[in-house]
Amino acid sequence: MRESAAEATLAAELIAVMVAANATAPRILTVEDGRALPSGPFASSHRSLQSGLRAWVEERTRHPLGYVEQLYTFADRDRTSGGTRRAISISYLGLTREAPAPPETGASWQDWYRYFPWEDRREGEPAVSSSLIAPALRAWAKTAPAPWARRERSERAAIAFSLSGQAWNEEFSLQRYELLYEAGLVPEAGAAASAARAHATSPAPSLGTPMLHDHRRILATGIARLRAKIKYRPVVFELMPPAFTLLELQLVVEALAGMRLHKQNFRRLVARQELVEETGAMIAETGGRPARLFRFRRAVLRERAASGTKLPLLAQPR
Amino acid sequence: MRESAAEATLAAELIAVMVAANATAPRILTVEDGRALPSGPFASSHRSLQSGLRAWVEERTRHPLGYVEQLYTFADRDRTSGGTRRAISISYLGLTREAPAPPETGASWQDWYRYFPWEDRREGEPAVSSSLIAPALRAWAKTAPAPWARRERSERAAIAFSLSGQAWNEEFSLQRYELLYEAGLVPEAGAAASAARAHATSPAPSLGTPMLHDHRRILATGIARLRAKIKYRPVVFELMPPAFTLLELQLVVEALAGMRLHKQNFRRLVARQELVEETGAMIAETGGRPARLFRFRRAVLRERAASGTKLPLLAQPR
DNA sequence: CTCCATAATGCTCAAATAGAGCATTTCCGG
DNA sequence: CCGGAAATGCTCTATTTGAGCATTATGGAG
Repeated sequence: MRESAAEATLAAELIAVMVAANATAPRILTVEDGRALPSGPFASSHRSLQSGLRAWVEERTRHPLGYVEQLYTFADRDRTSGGTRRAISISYLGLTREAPAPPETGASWQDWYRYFPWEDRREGEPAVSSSLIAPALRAWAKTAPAPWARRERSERAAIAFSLSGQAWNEEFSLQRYELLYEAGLVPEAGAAASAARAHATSPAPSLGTPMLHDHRRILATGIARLRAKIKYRPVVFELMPPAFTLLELQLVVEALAGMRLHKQNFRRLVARQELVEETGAMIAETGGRPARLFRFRRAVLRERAASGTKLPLLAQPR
Repeated sequence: MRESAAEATLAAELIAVMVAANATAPRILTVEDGRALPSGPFASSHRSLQSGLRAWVEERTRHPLGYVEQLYTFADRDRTSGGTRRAISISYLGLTREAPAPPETGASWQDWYRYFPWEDRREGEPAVSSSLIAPALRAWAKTAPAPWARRERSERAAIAFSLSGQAWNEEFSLQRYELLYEAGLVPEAGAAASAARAHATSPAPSLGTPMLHDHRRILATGIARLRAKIKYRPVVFELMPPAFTLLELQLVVEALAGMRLHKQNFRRLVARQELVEETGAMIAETGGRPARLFRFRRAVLRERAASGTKLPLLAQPR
């Protein structure tokens, strides 16, 4: 079954979604004045994909990146806008702490909600969502030619954006972006947009800052992955300073998830899982009662190799 | 930050981990007499990676593949054994039902535990694990030069193979294979093996059937992904016939997980999530009381877009 | 024809978790 | 000394798990 025919020859690039976070917002490393994600060629000198990525990100940001995982590989034909050769992009998600980007590199850290304003629900549903997106998607659903397509569109829109009273699911960031793309509501859609908006009366509203190529889609993929991951792996700590208060930790998680959490229950969760230990120090600049400082208990990375099982296991082999 | 230097040119191949299952064992589609996973070049005629994969798998197996998802992209330099050019392999996980493989294609379905005998714990710990693997890994840990390396090795081995009383985690199939590879206990390790076993007195024991290149590693990746996925997405049903009994469903899940499940609790789980509905028919050839036949409720794919939240959400924005 | 092994199904009970909130404590800035 | 803002401690109830017992149906063996 293996083809011995000549294999296609193409270019491969590595592309990084580097995430940092502070109490206010998650931040991502960008280039080109915030319009692109950092990317570089996959050179043959690299031992592996991941080491290739580490090499050039660290070279450019002079900043060790802690946690790195492969995100997704993209290769749709219409990815490159008029490029000569087909390219494969292998994307990675990396977690670090924000350090000033060396200005000569053209790199800068940006609030990720700048690109996805509808993803931030910490203060409730943002205006852009209720006033622009919801009506635009409903209109888009109506313009489908076939009845089943209309139903399919409105159903997808309802699920992704909780249009019919469903609970908001913060992990659907990719589906939401793809829906806006299909509906021609983001400028990246380009040609597709005109077709999708054929029946629309108004021009495309501005939904967040666009990016070059499909970088915003890749970023949405990274957001979805990270939002899912923080729930079952202690990766948030890669984004935290060595010592932090529980409120600081909660604020970072809230920033990533784009949702508010119940303070006492959040603390109980962290405590029960023994994710942190006290440093012994306190910090007073909290605006209220001084808070204890904690550090991540690195040991859990070894101990709790075990993830949460959901299968009703049988204790004894029957 | 974007490099404008010439990008590396390389070949890309698609490689499939096609999984089916019966009540006894999960099965995977292989070529080359069971020694390789089906793979093919990523041709420029393909619209996207996924459509390229679908195209040639369906062409060869004449079999529609239902669920397909991207697995991982491999590109380590020492992947290809002496190949001329560097290759990138983009692997996919696909779920189907087993259909006789057209013999002219050289394809065949194989029990996946043939390649990973230590992964099947349905009848308790298999002999190969306790009698071969455990002692070999302990010995390997001892041969590390530095004390910290010895501790690191034995700790990793203990977690992956539950050597110190930890609960077995079926999702660690990849880590287990990688450990055996590092320890030179699988023939694929090749050159690395001799170094790792420098101090061993006996030759490498035979641990499962080997595969060409790094295909067994890719298969282990697929197993890990599938074992994790069945816990939070209703993907098992892609492997089931149109109608099935609850025991059949359970046996397939057990085959995939390599572990026994508690029957009543498994049924309760399926019932509570409303994953299935009765067909109305019964089947008598069960060896006991006749069983009801069920079918998958496809509607859940839309309804239950919501996955399980673990974050202690706050109902009202404060 | 009865007994039995094998499953399918129904139910129960206790322990562990998750969801919501109330109550106190402690420090800061008037 | 007082009010505001957080940090912390606890409580209470509703679910969800983990383990098992009990009952019901069939086919086959004696």
